Amino acid sequence: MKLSKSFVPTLKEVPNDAVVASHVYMLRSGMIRMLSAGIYSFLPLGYKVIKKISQIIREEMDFIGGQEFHLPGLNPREIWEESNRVEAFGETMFHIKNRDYILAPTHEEIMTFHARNVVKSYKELPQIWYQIQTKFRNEARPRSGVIRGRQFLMKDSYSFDATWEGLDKSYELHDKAYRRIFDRCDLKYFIVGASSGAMGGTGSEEFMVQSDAGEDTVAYCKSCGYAANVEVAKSRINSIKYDEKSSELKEIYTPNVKSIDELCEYLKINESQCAKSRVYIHNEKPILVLMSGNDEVNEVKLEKILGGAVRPAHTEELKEITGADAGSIGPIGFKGRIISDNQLINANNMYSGANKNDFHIGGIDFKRDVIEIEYFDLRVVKSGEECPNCSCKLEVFSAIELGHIFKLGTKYSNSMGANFLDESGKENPLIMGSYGIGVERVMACFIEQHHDENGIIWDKTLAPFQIHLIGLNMKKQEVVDATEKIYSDFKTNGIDVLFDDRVDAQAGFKFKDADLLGMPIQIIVGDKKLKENKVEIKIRKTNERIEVIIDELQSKVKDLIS
RNA sequence: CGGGGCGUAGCGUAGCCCGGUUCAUCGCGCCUGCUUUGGGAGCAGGAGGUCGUAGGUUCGAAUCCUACCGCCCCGACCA
Repeated sequence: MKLSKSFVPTLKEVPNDAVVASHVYMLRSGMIRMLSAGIYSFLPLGYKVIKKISQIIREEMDFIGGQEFHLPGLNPREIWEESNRVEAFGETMFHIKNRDYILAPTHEEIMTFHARNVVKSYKELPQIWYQIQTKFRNEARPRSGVIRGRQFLMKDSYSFDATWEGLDKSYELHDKAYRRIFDRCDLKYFIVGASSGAMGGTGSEEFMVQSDAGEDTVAYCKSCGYAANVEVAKSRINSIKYDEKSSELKEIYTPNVKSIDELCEYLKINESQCAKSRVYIHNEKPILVLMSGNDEVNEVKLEKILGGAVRPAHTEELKEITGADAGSIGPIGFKGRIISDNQLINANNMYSGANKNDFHIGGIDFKRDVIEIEYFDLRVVKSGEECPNCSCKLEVFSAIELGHIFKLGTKYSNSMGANFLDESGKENPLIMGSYGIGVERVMACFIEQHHDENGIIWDKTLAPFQIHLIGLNMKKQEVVDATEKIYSDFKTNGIDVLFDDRVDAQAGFKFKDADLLGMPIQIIVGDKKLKENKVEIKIRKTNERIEVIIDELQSKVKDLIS
């Protein structure tokens, strides 16, 4: 493809709206443009990458016996009423105003619709059906470019089995296919599994990529692969040790001391000697939650324990409930349920608020002084703590969800009446699985992981072109002749080349564009080297430069990209 | 949906606090001509704007006020 005739609008400056690297480079390299918040157009260069990713997905899906569909994005609302998901999706679902249609946010219902009354015998099972289609979700806050959009491309597949063992097998096949897909795309990913509780339920794995642009926070152990959403992650941590002697309770005057840090500073004590108090409201009743030092309360864990929604008490409520403002609240004299993090089991000689402004209490012995206390794991796991499985250090970071495989069971087949006849002639609901991959996310994550300060660094698998051919001074006939010859030779050899044949662009300008676009191999043709019958190869990734005799160029490049 | 920020040419911006002959600035990009061609060229000339939209205050509004729209960030939400 000749750059002089192509629509590749590169940008020299960083657009105002872009923050994360993948978004910046996708815009700057002329691969995407925004139409509206969370809605992007793919320009020719970007679409080439999407097609490459789709092709890899297609190959691996076909390999496990998947059959590709193409389903409508526009769906009658009544099908979605069958599974009660119009209500479940709520505001996230787009509704068409002048006809009773919705824009599909996923396709469980439609696949189930096609399966019911058609797939009727166990002899026809299992089936794996997939598609690569645009999904629509009315996201409250689209963000990070293509990573969270209101319209996005998803590979979604659905398995139908006659038995639960069959579902396990279909799930297993997807697990392997997903690993191959992401490996082929050269992504560094990890898997958050149901074993670590992220999704609950019987079987589900999320394929995640570490990224500051991510929306989930996960705890990950490099050594054993333990990975869990921080909402449920556990860590091994020693509880506070019990001193041999418990001292007496004593009230201490602590003017203007609010935070744990201030308390430690004022009393010259250690964080681990403090019990932090947070008041939550659950079922309209106050609950005091005690944490060690500066540990954060994990509200998801708390809700699981209490069995329902919680919210932190408002400032005004605190005074009413405890008689003190935040910063002076504590277990001694608190009227209501008191629960504490496991860290504080039977701790003694602790300091906490006195439920009286400007006072704290020291010498608290949880066993002696806080009789009806209950202990649970309530902490938010922190980086550097020990992995619950193997005792190595956990890392906590944000991550992007690339793919998700999920054992659905009979949720949709039951509600929509998709049944088959088993060997004994008995009618049973189809046992289903659903499996998704965010196609644009694969692209964005690749860029997040493969770029430098100059631009993208494509790998040959996903690169829109293998070669970026640069004619330095296209006003010199010898450069034109040489580059045109090289260009057509590559085309003859079936190698995809982007040819920067622009006449008026300066050398530096072309170099910068080439680094920005990031094709794996640059071939630089200038009149000086041409006199020696040579051109230069630059490897984008390593910055390595190789001089080659023109006659050897084709075979040299073949070696490099094989 | 809450909090914060922003909206001036294709992109990035100055001016806004303190309204008025600096009032529409500058850089990049674009067009024409000449020169230049190994890391984002030089000179000369040129095109491009309802200052997000609508009201209001005022003799006078990019500037002050109100509402709305759009975008970004944080949070809430996220089968």
